[in-house]
Amino acid sequence: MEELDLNEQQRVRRQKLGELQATSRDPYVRRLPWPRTHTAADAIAAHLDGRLVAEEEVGLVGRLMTVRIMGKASFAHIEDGSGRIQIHIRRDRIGEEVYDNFFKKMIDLGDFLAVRGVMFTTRTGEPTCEVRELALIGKTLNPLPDKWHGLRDVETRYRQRYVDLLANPEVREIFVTRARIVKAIRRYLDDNGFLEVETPVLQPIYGGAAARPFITHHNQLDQDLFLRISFELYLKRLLVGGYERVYEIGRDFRNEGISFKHNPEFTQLEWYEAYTDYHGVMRRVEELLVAIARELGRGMTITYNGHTIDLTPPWRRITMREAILQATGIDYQRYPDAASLAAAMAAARLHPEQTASRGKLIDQLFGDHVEPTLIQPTFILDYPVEISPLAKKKADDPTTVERFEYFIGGLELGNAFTELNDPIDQRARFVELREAVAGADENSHPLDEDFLNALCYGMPPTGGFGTGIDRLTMLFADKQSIREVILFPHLRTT
RNA sequence: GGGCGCGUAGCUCAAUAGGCAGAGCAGCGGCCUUUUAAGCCGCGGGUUUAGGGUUCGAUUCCCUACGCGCUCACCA
Repeated sequence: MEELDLNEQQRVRRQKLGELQATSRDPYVRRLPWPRTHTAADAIAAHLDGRLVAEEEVGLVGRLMTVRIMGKASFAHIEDGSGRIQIHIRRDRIGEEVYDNFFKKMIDLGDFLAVRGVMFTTRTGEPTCEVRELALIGKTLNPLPDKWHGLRDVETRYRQRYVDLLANPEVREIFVTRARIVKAIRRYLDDNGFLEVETPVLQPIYGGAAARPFITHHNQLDQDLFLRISFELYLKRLLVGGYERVYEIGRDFRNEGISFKHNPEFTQLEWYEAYTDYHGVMRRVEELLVAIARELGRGMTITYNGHTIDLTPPWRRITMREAILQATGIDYQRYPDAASLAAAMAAARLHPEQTASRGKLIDQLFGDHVEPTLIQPTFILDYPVEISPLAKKKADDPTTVERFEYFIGGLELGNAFTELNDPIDQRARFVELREAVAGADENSHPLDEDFLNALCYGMPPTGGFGTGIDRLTMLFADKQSIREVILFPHLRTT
């Protein structure tokens, strides 16, 4: 079966495996043959600090990554979770039989080894373990990628991320960065009185965003369920319930196109804070990004996509109206409907999309002419009401809501509102939205009556916020594709 | 879904106006006791993504399929 597809190198390794088993050496041991006293990094540090007494043995484990056999002695590097350490293997130390017939013949790059020996420093100054005893603790049957170039093929890197990770240390580093970002977020919110909660991933009605959902089914209940596209409507229920500050970090699922900044499932942070508005949220967002930068030890300056970005608060705040006016000379407030705005855009040779609504046209102006210029951290304030059904209207302008999105490095990172807590207005907005979607089947997306009922019990004045953890990781890891910051990004099955 | 590009040895990459498919690493055999992309000598390894077409001859040109990348569209 599978054996027929093996290449030469795989066959050689399997033959070695068989020979090891034939000589009753277990290639997949149950226990280490001697204790692991140090990680690679600890052994090097202990040696450099003089913490090891003379002839003190260290026990190390790791994957064999390089070998340089020079006759009767060899140098190699083994790698564990802490890094690499060089080992020196002398035939007169470990014995001719072991050196010639085991180490040289049976051990391959990629195998897991246990060694014990004494630390010394080589002529070139590298801390190295002089091996007194060597054992194979895990055999590897596939050859590793090129030791110098690593694994480059993008498709293989994503499909077989385990190979990418073992061959490319800088890829491992991305996911350390990602974990530290999440840790910094939790610490910031926990320290500021936010309660971490978990709300349903499987929802009978989806809402809180515009995306199309994934649909699944509960067999016993014989009920279709949606994978959530947002946490918003559930978290707001919790404010009705009396929690003042809540947050959730979790997975959202959106059945939309895949791109360098979209994966069908992605990790979202949302928080809701009672008794504040979107200005209060802005200050927190600034503080949060500073906290993340501190956790990563970066200072306030980061590099993204060749740009130097200064995270020092306060960030630029500009309304969408003003930003578009500056970029295009068009003040969309002067054009109260889609037709007049489209005419103004056409007059300015800005190619309006013919069938677009006014909100869409504004979005087009913004996306084409403003968004790409938002390199330094910027809050864009005050969005058209028709594309913001969950945000409170401006007191003096019912066509505009108190909403911001924030942008860094040209990336749209997150979204916030002064939350709409007027249940009558909320119902009206949901209805308007549904009517605006031409040809929509009402039954396919009924109003979330329970959410509206919750608002009728009273939600305090609230500022809410959502941001993509994946995109934040792209920013701080300086990666231009979301697939680089998701361990197992979605690909077509082959 | 549309457009453009890419797919060669285990890995990283070459190659041909259409004319025997190559290198480095890795593997195998040999030499080598302070190397670190170790070095030296020798050897093996390919359905050139898959299927079809044109041709005396296709990795190369054409068509189809599959996958990936970029991009557009979609994405309150």
